[in-house]
Amino acid sequence: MSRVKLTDVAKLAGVSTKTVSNVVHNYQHVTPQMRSRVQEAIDLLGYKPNLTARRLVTGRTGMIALAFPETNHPYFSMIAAAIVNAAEDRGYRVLIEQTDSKVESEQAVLRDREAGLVDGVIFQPSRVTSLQISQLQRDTPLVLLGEAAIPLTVDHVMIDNVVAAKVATKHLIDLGCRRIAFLGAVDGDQGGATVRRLNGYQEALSEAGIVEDSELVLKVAYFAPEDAKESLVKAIRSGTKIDGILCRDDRFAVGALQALRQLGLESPEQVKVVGWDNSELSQYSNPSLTSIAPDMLELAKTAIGLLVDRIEGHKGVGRHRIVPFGLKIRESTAPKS
Amino acid sequence: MSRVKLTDVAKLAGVSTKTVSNVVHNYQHVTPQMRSRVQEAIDLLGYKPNLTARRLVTGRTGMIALAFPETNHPYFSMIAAAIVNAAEDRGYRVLIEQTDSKVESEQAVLRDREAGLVDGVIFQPSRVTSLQISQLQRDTPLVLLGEAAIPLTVDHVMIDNVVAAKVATKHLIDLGCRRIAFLGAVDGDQGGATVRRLNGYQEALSEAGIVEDSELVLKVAYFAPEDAKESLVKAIRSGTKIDGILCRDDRFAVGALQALRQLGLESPEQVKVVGWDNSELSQYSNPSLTSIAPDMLELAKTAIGLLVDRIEGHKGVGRHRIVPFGLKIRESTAPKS
DNA sequence: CTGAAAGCGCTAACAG
DNA sequence: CTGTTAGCGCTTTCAG
Repeated sequence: MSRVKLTDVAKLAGVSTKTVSNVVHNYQHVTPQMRSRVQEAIDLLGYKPNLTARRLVTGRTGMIALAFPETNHPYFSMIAAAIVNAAEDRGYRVLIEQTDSKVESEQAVLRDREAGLVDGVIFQPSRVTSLQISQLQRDTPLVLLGEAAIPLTVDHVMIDNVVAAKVATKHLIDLGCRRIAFLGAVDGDQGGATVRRLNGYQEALSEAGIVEDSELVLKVAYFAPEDAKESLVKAIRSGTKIDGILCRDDRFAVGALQALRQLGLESPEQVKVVGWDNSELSQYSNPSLTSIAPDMLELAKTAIGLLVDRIEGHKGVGRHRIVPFGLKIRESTAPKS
Repeated sequence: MSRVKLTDVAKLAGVSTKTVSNVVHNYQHVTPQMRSRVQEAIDLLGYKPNLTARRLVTGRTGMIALAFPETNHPYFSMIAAAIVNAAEDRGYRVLIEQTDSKVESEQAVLRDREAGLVDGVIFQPSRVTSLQISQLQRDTPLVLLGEAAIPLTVDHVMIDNVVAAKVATKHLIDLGCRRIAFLGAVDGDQGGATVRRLNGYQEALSEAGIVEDSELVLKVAYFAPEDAKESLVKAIRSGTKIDGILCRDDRFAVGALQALRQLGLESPEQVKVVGWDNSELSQYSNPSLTSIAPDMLELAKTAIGLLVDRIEGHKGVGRHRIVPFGLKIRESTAPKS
């Protein structure tokens, strides 16, 4: 906490606080000699403005909160990095909030836990429903990420999961796969992401004239690679034939790779695998993983853009933005070189 | 920004602001009927205290900044998660600051860029030197992480890198390795971490009576897996025999694994590999990686503890804390099961 | 146990 | 172009 304040500088320079404020804020209409005199006093005293006081009067904090399930997750740490950068470009700083996917924490984010702390919130829900979100009235601007809940009334940014899943599935089909598994549906995950990806998967199959087999839609106990691995091992052991796998995310894909290894199956030769998120995990696994790659930069820029609009007073209905994605092809669907 | 303020509540409840403040803060000496009357008004109006105003008068923000090179890095995202949790336990929230390992950004963190914004700063330097840190006088409490710079005057938390490197190296020696490489020394990295790890590696070798071979200390261009891979490939191609590798971090270890694969060498059979950080990368690689596992919980708890001490007024010389680590043994140094 | 009043440090009308 | 002054919303002595 800086001890020296605006009035101290004003006193030393023999001017009013307004003048000091003017030079601190780089206002144009200040005579050069005045400016340099004041600047001298500032440097001499080592004056630093008290941000809190400034905020109280301006009403702006210059901070936004980023709330998501967990920091230590390949996808979310990618998001965090991108958002922090995008926010910086717009002159904002980022407060990180972990919800641990707990309903109470998510609701705390939604109701204005941050009131007066941040100018706006970017939130990737996981448990809370669209209804709950739209019912809670809040005065801090909010932008939603992901596909778990998409209330029409709130600004929202995501990639088109159905299309992405179709692209990924089609990639497997084009490579000759005919027994493509979806890994996987998580118990109690009513979030929209998995469902959308599953839909895309099914659409791609049906468009290719491949008949669906419900055995190929694997259930997974929870979001850990171990669970995915277990599920896949069980399926294959029980006789389900699989030559391609579309995974819900890279963690599941890594679990799939482990399962294949344990079963003595080669990837990509015997089973081709596609992950999702294009996280470090997919880049550095063995084999490296083909993965759906959301355009994180665009995602972050768009989200921050929408939020800043709102902060600056934009009113109106929820805006919904789709950002592009790519399919990053790696060893798990390509012959080894 | 909440529109309704303390005075509104006071007016509605027909009491003074002090009384409202008392119930908001759960002070003991308030008659139950008073309390419930005020609470009613609060609920009715949907009053939420303005944090900024509170701060201005208390001088405390309830926030700490966590500054480190990059959010999207397996080790730092682990740290972030741990710190966020530890901070929460002590009633603080965390502002994330990315320095991108740039000297200017690091210096900005050091001089009180955050003055009045946060109560304290936890900082993992990478470029800035001990001297620079101790020279800059600052009034916001600071706790340093890592081994890059360790000025005696500042609180500091780390694991004992020399000992950890010795343990890891000894593990390889015990497994029968005699040609153990260190991967690697990064150009222009005057940070202490690598040097300390290298020292521990050398000590372990010498204690085991293994004569050092400078060819085995590999240079790496930068901190990416690709660079580590390239370095290792080159070394082995040029005829250097290697049967074990101690890697500076998990990213390098992943690069090592890629190199071995490219060269047709099996791990752990032909070359055993030890990583560092125990990040997700080591857990899910193939083979999974034995890795030095710093006790992140303890690290975070200790750092937050020291910082909170300072915030609460602790004066005195820099305190230096060593937190424990383990060696998590995985496939890369164990026979496959 | 509760009320009145004095600021926290800064900004921004409004005058001059 | 610069000075005066009234708050931003809250906490907190100090009386009552």
